[in-house]
Amino acid sequence: MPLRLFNTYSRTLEEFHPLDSAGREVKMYTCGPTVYSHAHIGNFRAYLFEDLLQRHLELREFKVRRVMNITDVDDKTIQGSRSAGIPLAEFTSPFKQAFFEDLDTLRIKRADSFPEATDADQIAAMIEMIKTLMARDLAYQAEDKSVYFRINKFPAYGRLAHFDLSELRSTGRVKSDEYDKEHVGDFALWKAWDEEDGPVCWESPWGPGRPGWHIECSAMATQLLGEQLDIHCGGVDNIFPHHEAEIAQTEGCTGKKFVRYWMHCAHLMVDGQKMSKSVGNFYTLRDVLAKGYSGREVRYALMRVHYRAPLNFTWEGMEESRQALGRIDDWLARLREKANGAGASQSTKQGEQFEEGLDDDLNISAALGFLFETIRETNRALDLGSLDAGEASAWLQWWERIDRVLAITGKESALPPEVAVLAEARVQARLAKDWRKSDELRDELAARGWEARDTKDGQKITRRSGV
RNA sequence: GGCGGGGUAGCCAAGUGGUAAGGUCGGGGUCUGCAAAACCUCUAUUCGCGGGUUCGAUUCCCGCCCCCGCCUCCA
Repeated sequence: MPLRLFNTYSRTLEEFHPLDSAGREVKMYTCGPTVYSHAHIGNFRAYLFEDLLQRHLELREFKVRRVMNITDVDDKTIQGSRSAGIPLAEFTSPFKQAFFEDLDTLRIKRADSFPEATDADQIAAMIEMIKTLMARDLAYQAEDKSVYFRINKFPAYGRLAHFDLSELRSTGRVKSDEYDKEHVGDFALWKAWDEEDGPVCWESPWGPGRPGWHIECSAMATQLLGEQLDIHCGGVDNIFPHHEAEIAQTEGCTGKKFVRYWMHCAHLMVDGQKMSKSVGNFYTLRDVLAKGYSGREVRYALMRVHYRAPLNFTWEGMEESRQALGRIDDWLARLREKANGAGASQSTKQGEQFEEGLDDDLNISAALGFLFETIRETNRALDLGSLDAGEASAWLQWWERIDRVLAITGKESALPPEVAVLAEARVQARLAKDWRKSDELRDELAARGWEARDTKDGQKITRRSGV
């Protein structure tokens, strides 16, 4: 079964074939965070979707080269540094660091590079692109000294979003500078310096200022990945104007098709509304961790719903995820015990349905459905004693393969000494048939996050709801 | 108004022109000193509403309703 992905540009499912079919290299660009505060879990939903995509492509033996930008200069970062009374770089630095920590917590693979908007090389690349656009009459400098893209000169503008330019109307959410522009839809390539920018500015052929947000991605993508990308991702809210602008700028410079597959992820919702900083209805990863959930639990919770469907974030959903992961943990523990180091006795071809689910535009629900069916069936066989060590080993091998995509295996943590003491005391209490003491010790263990189970092979101690 | 996404059991969520995966919660059972885990079992005569096509539609077509998003901050 071929790998099929939904392309926003065509609004259809398309078979995926990278430009470099022989080398199997996939060039992937993903819009990253603006580091003016901590990213919220809605942002991470998008990054998790991209991680799932990258990991699945890699499972299918593609070599992914991925770039994610870090926007460290814009209105909000400047405003933040001003109100904090510190230089821009000093203001954004802790948020950059926190972002990378959060990626690790969520087990999101690092991109090959994370270019920053304020890199001198990147600024230079942006200025070069703007020069080209000016030379081609696709851009102009307005009376306010800023440079704008002239969308009327780019007929394809609006094609990605399926917008009719004459229908564009201002929502009034952004400071209106319409009087300086030829068309309301013209967007800034270079923002002329003004007082509010303080010391933040770069020299350019059009005077001091800073780059517009959209040009940043065009410059970084083409510089680091080339003029044509295989996949470009982001949240649906990036479709317009951001990605539309990227197409216009990049293709305006190169004359080549910029992106072959556009992929967008639906929003994370809270109480039926889009999670967003401006509404204030957001949770950062740290907020969720503070409630006692682990990174992999958040990972699972945000990943288990198809990326194109809106996902409502609830604590109930977090609890469901915790339970589901516990089920997987226990299953793996049983398999490991059964396999006991034996070699795999059968091919893992039996598990192909999982990967085929993902081939279908990352249908994670179908894939997980198959996983849980497999868990039930193998558990039943273990109960009946009809699953041998070699088979258990084969299923473990299968798990290792699919977990390259899921990345949700729990870490096996060693028993802390005081827990081991309690556990041993409980074993003794049970030998003495002192049920009362045994139950007390079970409660004590539970209070420390460890669960005691009595099986026919004796007491088992398991970490509950952990990392 | 334009352009999209979604509406399937308490909650989350797959799916197919032929009669509804899976997760979670809850009830019952096996096991257990009691539990836990695991397994078994029950929980949508029904897939937003109304038409149409069809032997048959949740799935195709038409119309409508509701929710969410985008229409120059936004993942």
